[in-house]
Amino acid sequence: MPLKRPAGAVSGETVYLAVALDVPLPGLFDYSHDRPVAPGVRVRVMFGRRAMVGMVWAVRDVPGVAADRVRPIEAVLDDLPPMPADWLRMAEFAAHYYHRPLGEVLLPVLPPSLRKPAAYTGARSAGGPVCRADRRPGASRAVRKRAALETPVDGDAGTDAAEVAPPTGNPASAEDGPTLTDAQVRVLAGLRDLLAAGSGVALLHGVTGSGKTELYLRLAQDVLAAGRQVLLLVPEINLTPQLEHSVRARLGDRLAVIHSRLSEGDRLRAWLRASRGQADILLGTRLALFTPLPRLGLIVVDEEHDASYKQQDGLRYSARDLAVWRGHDLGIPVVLGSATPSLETWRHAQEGNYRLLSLPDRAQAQPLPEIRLVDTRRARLEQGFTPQLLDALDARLAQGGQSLVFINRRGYAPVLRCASCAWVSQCRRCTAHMVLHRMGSRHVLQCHHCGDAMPVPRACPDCGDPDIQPMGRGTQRVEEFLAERFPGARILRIDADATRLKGSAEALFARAHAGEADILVGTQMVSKGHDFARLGLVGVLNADAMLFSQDFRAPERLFAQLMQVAGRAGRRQGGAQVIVQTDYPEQAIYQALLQHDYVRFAAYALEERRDLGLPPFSSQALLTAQAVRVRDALDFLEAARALAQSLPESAGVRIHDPVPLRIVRVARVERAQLLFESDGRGALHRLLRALLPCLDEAARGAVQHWGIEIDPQEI
DNA sequence: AGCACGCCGACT
DNA sequence: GTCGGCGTGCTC
Repeated sequence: MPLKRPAGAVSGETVYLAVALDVPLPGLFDYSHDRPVAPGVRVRVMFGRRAMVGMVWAVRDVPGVAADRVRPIEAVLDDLPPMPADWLRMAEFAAHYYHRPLGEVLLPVLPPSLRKPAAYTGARSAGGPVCRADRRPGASRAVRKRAALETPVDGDAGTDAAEVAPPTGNPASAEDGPTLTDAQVRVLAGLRDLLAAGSGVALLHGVTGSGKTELYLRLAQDVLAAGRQVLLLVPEINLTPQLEHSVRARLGDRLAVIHSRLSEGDRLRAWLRASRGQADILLGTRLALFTPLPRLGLIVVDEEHDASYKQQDGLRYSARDLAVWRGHDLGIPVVLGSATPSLETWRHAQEGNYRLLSLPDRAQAQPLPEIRLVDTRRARLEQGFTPQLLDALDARLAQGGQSLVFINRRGYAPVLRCASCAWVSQCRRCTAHMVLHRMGSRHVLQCHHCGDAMPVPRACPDCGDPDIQPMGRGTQRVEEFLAERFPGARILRIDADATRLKGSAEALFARAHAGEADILVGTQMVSKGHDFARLGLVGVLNADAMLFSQDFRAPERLFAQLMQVAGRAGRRQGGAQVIVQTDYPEQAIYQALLQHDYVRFAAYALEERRDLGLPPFSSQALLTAQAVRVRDALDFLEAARALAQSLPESAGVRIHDPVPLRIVRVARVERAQLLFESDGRGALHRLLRALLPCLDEAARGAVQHWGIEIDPQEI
């Protein structure tokens, strides 16, 4: 559709627009146009044979390539004002820091309807909606229903004048909410100092139940009262219903929520309300960080240690690290909250780069649960349960309390094995076992890595022996055993399988909260965010599985996970108990857990990291390669290593040996990696800057794919 | 990453 | 005789 140019616009002079496109090619692409277009404006261009949405990055007088290769812009998408300068700066930083082309940052972080060529309505210049999804309330039943709950979208949304709507009405008074404890009052004063100072990072360290959320809300009220916006990041979406409810109740309706499971239309509407300044609070997962917020005054990153802040595909960014960058860039405060901060963050606090604010106790004076380590080497186990844990479950049942059995392994049994030969349920496409799952009354084998599934063989495929046995146990087998062992008890399993259907997670959690279960069986998804009123006992099975992982971060993750799951117990009443079954009770990590002592754990873990020169005492980058045969991936990495060592920039960078991944083959693709490490950030990035452009050449041939991951979280 | 073009096997 | 396999090459 041809665009009407505003009357009086200068035209006729050919200019060249450097456009960022979401393609894995370095650099920008020049297109011609008859007048300059501001950076941050979306355009539709032909790229090869396809139409794409790109974003103007710069205007040039002369094209960077031969003039006969330059094509004209198809259309300037004028449905939105240019992306703001601070947003462009953050994207530029992310592209540079993570060594990816600009277009791979600028476009994927937009709501999907803003990056599809077909979604542009072309109607804004006539005062119409942005895209098809940007309709007024009343346009659809869903929107009408929502309109009853939310502030309606401003009728003038299409005009620039309304882009940065000032706040209307008064946010709830800062005196609302429960009375604060002395510790909360002290910490709130510290947070307000930070706010008054204008910028800086605070680490809010407080155990589960110590009232961090209440302090976020108080601080947000201050920021809102000053006419600024608040960005509140949370790790995962099953946390947000509860938090969304309390934020809405305390801070009012000018709230927008953004996460990846929203429909396209809802996500666009939330994004538009936040970026137009019509929402004062944006609550969301990592991708919400990339929402333009014209009056942003505070960023809060809740559970800052959580691994889901790191994107694991595409641009592998850390939303927590970028949040700190954005806060610094804007000169606004950032609050990181956690009961078990990442060691990176903890070190910043120790060094005084971040202000450390601690809430040592639970807010409502319940004591922390008593933690017991039960030595499984000396116990007679019944289906993986020690007598001590079974007795404790019995006792809780007798009192009418709720218990949680935590086992971080879903399915019925992790592997099936033949009793008379060496056959095991190996996946055809991966170097991993297929996991036995119960589906209703039947069982199936399922690969957790590639998703392949097959029926359970009636007899061993190799030797024909019908005696094939499930080995080990997952949540389903535990659930089955508990149902036999405690016939009167109501048992509820909560894991990724039980919550697969949309909305079923909410339903299951609602039943657990309503006390409709005596024993919950769950994976880590129950350990986050939920506050079960009657939960008095937590039993942890199979914690040791994480203890001896190759990954140097495994102890940190295990400790955080155990602290988190232990924190589920006794949030509303005392006398709670946690039983951790382990073969290694003497391990330092368990000893620190006994005391609920994060500080001790962190001191010990940091000392070890310092001795070994590991993060946060060094910076890392991981070069990954995929090929049909792992040999080819390793050869490529070896070539990359030789190339790197030949560069002068390799000075001060430790380059490890290329190694196959622990699970070398997934879906018939074999993977290997090469670790780069240096004491300072600068040297590492300088080497990568010189090395990466040469690697496409080295990868020609058998390597299917290669990539670089900065600050890898799993090695 | 797409999406072409480009040369060799089993099908209407 | 073509439909189609995915090898390699290009995209401002």
